Amino acid sequence: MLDVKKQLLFDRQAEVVKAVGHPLRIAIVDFLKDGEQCVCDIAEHIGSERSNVSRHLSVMVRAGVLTCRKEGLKVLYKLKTPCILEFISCITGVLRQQAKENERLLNTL
Amino acid sequence: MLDVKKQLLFDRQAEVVKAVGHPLRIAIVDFLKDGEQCVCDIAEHIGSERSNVSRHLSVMVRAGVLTCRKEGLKVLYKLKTPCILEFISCITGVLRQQAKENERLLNTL
DNA sequence: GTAATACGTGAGTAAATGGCCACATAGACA
DNA sequence: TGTCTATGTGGCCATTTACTCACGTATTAC
Repeated sequence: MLDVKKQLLFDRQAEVVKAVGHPLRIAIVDFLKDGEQCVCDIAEHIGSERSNVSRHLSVMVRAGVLTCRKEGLKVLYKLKTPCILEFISCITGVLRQQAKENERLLNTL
Repeated sequence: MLDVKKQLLFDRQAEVVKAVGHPLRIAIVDFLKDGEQCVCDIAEHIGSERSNVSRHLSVMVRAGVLTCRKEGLKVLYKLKTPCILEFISCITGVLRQQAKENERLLNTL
């Protein structure tokens, strides 16, 4: 059985993972890879309501994936650690492998 | 605005991420890092219902995170790609950074 | 002071998720 | 044959999540 310490760790890890596990949030992370952006520009780029984007952003800030700073009227968000980008490319690796398998499967038909 | 191709990619990526974004599922991935295991042993190690574990496993298989094979009565699950382990250590990096910040914050009190 | 802009948040709702129970299936074995 | 074990799945319910709308706040400009 899992000990309590490990369970807490898994809980915290899951929080971070969940914070990235949404199409819009991945799109945001992808958009932020080149530098910080304000909410309005993110919302426009993503093509979603500002209020909605704001919520997604606060989820990721709470999880420690993003940070933000105020500058005049705007609030600028950026990736807290480049690690998240590796994270995403890990996922792309999984998808690539799936694609390869599907291709192999098709070739046997 | 995002083009359709990118949106589809983000959708698929989010599916994979979501498949790992749960404390029990991270615990399962962690348990499987040393090799394949059957459902009953996973359930016992995790401390959860077999039916529940079975569902979590199928989610991860569908997402391409795990594979399984039958052997007699048992079904053995294993990690499909070691990439997922890097993925988890990325997350641990995020948590480590958070911990560091909290410590720094405490020191200013 | 007012107006305009950027942002966050409460309320309400619809959908997804997770967990538990009961049952069905499949293989091993006597 | 019947029984036991390991697994998967349908049904149901409680909780969480995501989205939209409306409103409140904060900062800038006039």
